[in-house]
Amino acid sequence: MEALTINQAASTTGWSPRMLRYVEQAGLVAPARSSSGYRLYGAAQLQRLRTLKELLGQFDIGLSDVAFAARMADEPELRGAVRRWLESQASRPEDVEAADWLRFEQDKHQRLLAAVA
Amino acid sequence: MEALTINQAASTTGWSPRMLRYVEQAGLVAPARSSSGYRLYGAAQLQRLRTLKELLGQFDIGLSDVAFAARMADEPELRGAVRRWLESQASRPEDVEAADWLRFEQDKHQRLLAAVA
DNA sequence: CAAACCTTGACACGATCGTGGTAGGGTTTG
DNA sequence: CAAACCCTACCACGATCGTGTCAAGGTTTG
Repeated sequence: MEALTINQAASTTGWSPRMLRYVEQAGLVAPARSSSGYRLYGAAQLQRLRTLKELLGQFDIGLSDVAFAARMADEPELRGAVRRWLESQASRPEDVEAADWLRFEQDKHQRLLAAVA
Repeated sequence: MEALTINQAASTTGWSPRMLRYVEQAGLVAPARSSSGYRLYGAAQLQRLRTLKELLGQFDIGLSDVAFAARMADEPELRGAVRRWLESQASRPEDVEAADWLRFEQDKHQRLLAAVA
């Protein structure tokens, strides 16, 4: 076993089958496929679906928001442009600090070392 | 001089007056106000408006997307939750690297927490 | 093989986004 | 003071988001 079909996944995650397809189309959680095209949700995907639901509810954000964050995550140009715009003379002084978030991955080495340790 | 009214700002930025109010309501570019409530756009705001327009067109994103990025910029909890979700077993290996983007001030953060403890 | 699944594609519908307008009422300025 | 400008508060309208449902057809399984 080890993989659930869409209706089973829906039952255990709280999403509707319809929404699972939508979430996939949004590029957020893509299950494997059986040889005949059936969606097969593994433990990782199920967990991701549950935490996604929690994330959306907890901060009252939408799938499209998370999708945008994901897009920034793998489009450096977009990420950079947005970061630069946000940094550009943020009115409130705290913002100057906060906009620090999108600061790029200069500490990749540290992250790798930490992961090993 | 040094500050334009909404119609003048509209002329020099390409936005409509209506949209300038909307952009303000979205929390993205907030002009100063005269004593009687008139919006007063300074050079900084005008620049920000121009680059914002460029940003939206160049990547085909919406005001709401930038607003969401701004929200992440000053809500550490949200930022952290989103980052954690994106990091959580990203399927493609590149993503593990890319999700590194939100790799921010965790040192600063931890130091603060440590200082409190 | 028939019931119970799965797939994609479409129609639908309320909610929000992006945009324009208009109305009613203050402010600035020639 | 009258024209020209600004304000807020609405109404409208197409586009997209989030969601359900249904149709037509393939797959799995008792």
